Amino acid sequence: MFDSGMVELFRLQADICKTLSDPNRLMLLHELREGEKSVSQLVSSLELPQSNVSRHLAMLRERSLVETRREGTTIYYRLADQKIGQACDMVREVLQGSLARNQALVNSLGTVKRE
Amino acid sequence: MFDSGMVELFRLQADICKTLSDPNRLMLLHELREGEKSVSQLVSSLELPQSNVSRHLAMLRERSLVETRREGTTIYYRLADQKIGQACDMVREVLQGSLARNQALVNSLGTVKRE
DNA sequence: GAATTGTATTCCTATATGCACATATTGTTT
DNA sequence: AAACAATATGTGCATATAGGAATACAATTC
Repeated sequence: MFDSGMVELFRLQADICKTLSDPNRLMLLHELREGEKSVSQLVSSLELPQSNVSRHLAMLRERSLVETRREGTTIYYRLADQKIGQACDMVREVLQGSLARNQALVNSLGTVKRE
Repeated sequence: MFDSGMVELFRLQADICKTLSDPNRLMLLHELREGEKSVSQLVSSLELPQSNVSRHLAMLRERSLVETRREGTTIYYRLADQKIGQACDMVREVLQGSLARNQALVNSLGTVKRE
């Protein structure tokens, strides 16, 4: 049902999702939606060790989700594509739906208990 | 810069992305966009061991991305939310942009070689 | 060219993930 | 209740991932 080309596409799509599947990377992307920022700016925003931030940025770079610009010793990161923010927003909406359904479940359990 | 509530939200968002970060699960969701399907239908579409498919479906269930309906012994799965498909589409678009940028990079490298 | 600043990488460890195989559970049929 | 069909779960293994600490690299300044 899925030829090998399709499977390869899904593999790449999964790879993008995997890159988005870490809270710290999502926070980095969130910060970058406001505009380009240097590594040290991101370090102080996220309050994480610099090596940690740098590695996450490297992953985002390797997947071409962010691009860089050097100015002296400091390196500025920016989103490579507006759509990345939109994709994150869509995932947020999925999350809201998911949470709402879970909440509904919790409520119905509560109702049962009271009976 | 990020209070603990924000961090928790990003954690949950990352969790949704993680759920989407496996090619087999993406294929399952792709199939389900056409409408509800039984586990055995999905097994033959994906050509994977049944236990494997079942496990992936369980992950999708736990995150409230899919819902089920039982009819006799067979269980039908469906997307819990239209937005899930849209989120996948957005990720696809991000992927296309990413691939395009990589392709441009490859081309420019090729150009350099010929010089 | 040594010191300094900003950034990237390496090494190590703990934890998580996907898979195959076998087995368990649930519902149906006779 | 036994046999069967559809689905789910347990186990063990191989691999992947994130994190901290230390170190390396690059560009600037003195």
